[in-house]
Amino acid sequence: MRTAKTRTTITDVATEAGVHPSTVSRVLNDHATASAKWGAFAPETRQRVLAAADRLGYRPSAIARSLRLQRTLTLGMLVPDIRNPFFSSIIKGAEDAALERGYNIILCNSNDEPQREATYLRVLRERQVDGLLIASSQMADDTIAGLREEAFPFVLLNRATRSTEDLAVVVDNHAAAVEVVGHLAALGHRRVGHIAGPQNTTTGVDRREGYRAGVLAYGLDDEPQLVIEADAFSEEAGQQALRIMLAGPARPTAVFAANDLIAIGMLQRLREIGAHVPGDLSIVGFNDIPLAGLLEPALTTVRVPQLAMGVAGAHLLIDRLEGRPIAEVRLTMPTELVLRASTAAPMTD
Amino acid sequence: MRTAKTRTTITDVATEAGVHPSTVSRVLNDHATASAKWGAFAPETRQRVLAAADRLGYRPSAIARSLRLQRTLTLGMLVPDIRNPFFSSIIKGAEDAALERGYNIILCNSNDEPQREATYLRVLRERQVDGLLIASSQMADDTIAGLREEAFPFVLLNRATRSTEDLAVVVDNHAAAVEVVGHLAALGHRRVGHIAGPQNTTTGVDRREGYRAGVLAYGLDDEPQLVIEADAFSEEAGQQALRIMLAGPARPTAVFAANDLIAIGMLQRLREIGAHVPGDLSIVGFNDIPLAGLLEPALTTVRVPQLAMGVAGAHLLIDRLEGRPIAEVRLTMPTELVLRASTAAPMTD
DNA sequence: GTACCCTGAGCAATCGATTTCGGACAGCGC
DNA sequence: GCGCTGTCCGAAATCGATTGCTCAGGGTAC
Repeated sequence: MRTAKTRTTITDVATEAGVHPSTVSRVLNDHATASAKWGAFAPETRQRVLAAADRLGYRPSAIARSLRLQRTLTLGMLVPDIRNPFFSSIIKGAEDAALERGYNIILCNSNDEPQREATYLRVLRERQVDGLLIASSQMADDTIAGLREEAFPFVLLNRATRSTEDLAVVVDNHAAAVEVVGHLAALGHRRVGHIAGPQNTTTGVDRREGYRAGVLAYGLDDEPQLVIEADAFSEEAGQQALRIMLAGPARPTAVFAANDLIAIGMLQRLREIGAHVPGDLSIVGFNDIPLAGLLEPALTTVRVPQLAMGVAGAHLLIDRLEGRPIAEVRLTMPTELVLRASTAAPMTD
Repeated sequence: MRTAKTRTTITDVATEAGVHPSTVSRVLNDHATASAKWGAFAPETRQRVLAAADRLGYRPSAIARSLRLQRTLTLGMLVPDIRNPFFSSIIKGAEDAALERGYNIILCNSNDEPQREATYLRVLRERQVDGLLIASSQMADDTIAGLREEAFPFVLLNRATRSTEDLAVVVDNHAAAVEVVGHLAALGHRRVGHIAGPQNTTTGVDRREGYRAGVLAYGLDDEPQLVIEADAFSEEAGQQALRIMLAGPARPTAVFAANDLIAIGMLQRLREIGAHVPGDLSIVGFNDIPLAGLLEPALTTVRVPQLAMGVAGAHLLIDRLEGRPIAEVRLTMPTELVLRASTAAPMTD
């Protein structure tokens, strides 16, 4: 019967309890009386309302509340590729933190297509999400500038912009890349290559610049052909880039890949052509995605605290939304070079 | 100035165009006039409204619309673990299909915790998502029965219930498991073990039963100790289960793992103890997650069309929501045994 | 020339919850 | 007994869009 057509509303509860809807709202939200500073409700009324709500199985409508309060307790999250384990982990971290603070996440997979990103941005704003978590590395800077100008709350994950007022959670890509090169140099490598990430991403650029700084700092061979730019942060792009590098005159004894997926693509390609890692070529990745240690050989890589980045990003955004003080606008998470089996001293020929 | 405090509403547009809000609504939704069956609007009015909307940068409020229409164009998606690449792929497929049809997805990671599942279920219904995509294999059957009784639309992904009226997208786990055992039998194995998935999941049960059916069908050794139940569909659980199996008297020459993560955990463990795959032990997984072919050795496994399952699930649910005819209540997707390097004939000792 | 029809568009109710304002009534002091 | 303070709760506006009903006016048919 009550399972009829329409949901049970606050008015139904009010009728059932014999009070006014506004009273129900106040009781359920544990509000003080309007006039009193902090007067509790008449216990008897309170009980009646609670009992009625319970009896009717009342569930408030988040939509109606959102309309009235002009906030949805929803965050939009833009990622380039949910299948990349790196982003899966960030999402999980963000989702955990959001749930804990009462927010939900609408997931948006942009596939790095600007068109699709634009669509999502429009949809998310029509839905009035309270804020945005942006892990999409390719998103144009002026799109972000647009958000900033409108004062639409957002946090950047694993990327940053020139603007130092933007909230962001990042790692020091430059320093980590230098450290990678230092490790390879210490092993005795002098010809260290780099499969760079797309140079329209900040991570791609920062890591390449870090690589270059390392090469100069350690006095390694510094030749343009030692750097190849991959089309994407993916296995296929890694395979393809390595193919190009090996076809050229570079002849590196070690290669620093801009991320783990690129490194995995390289491993794959090297296996195909019968080359041995690290014997013929040492390989270093970036991110330390969950399976990096399970590969053969286990991948030496830079560990990025993925879950923690997601958690920190969500908290940062929600702090902003709720007007809490924000200690640091740009959070830099620590990285750590994880030495595994894909790097070794170069063979002396 | 118009960037003021409140968003621009349909009333603003109406004022700007010198018409009534209802007219704006009708024009923007391309509605026919109320009385006419299909009369177009006065072109001039139409233009005025469109121009005004454009000039003001009007964006409709999805919330207000949802409240009025009692539909949110939002789907809730429950997955046990977004970091499992299997689910990442399903999510991506679902998300793609949903976007295409105008829906968004609220992602919910249950971690297989019933508590958390319950919380999500409550929140999602308060938010009045139009329907649910449930890929959470552990969700209790009576929770699902509850949804069914309330006629809350949902689709099960990669699991099913006894009820044949529930919408579901599945694979034939039983048949695939038989095929796996057949493959191993054909290679000459007679002692084939099984690391079963949790037996409170339908996939775990179906695969175990299929394994048993295969063992009987091919006349292989049929001993209880050849089957160990893993605590979860995870690497850790796989490691742990294998440890138990190897400590016992089972001595299999091949093991069928209930999914790829379990198989990966086994590979990891075997590497630790210096055993060779497939020389010492052949291993077969299930799902064919993206990295399965990149492991060393590349994993023989059952390919489940993950993206396609997500896509099909979303379409099925939306068809239901929009009242379209549904051809098959339970969609069974095809599987394929992918032979790679982790299986070979047993060594003759 | 009148009655009727049809088209284009306004009016107002509605979706469900929140919140400001203010009213009713009880208790207390003088 | 009157007025004052204070407690508890009701009335009504509001958030923004949709839609059934209604109405005005022009055209048409007889």
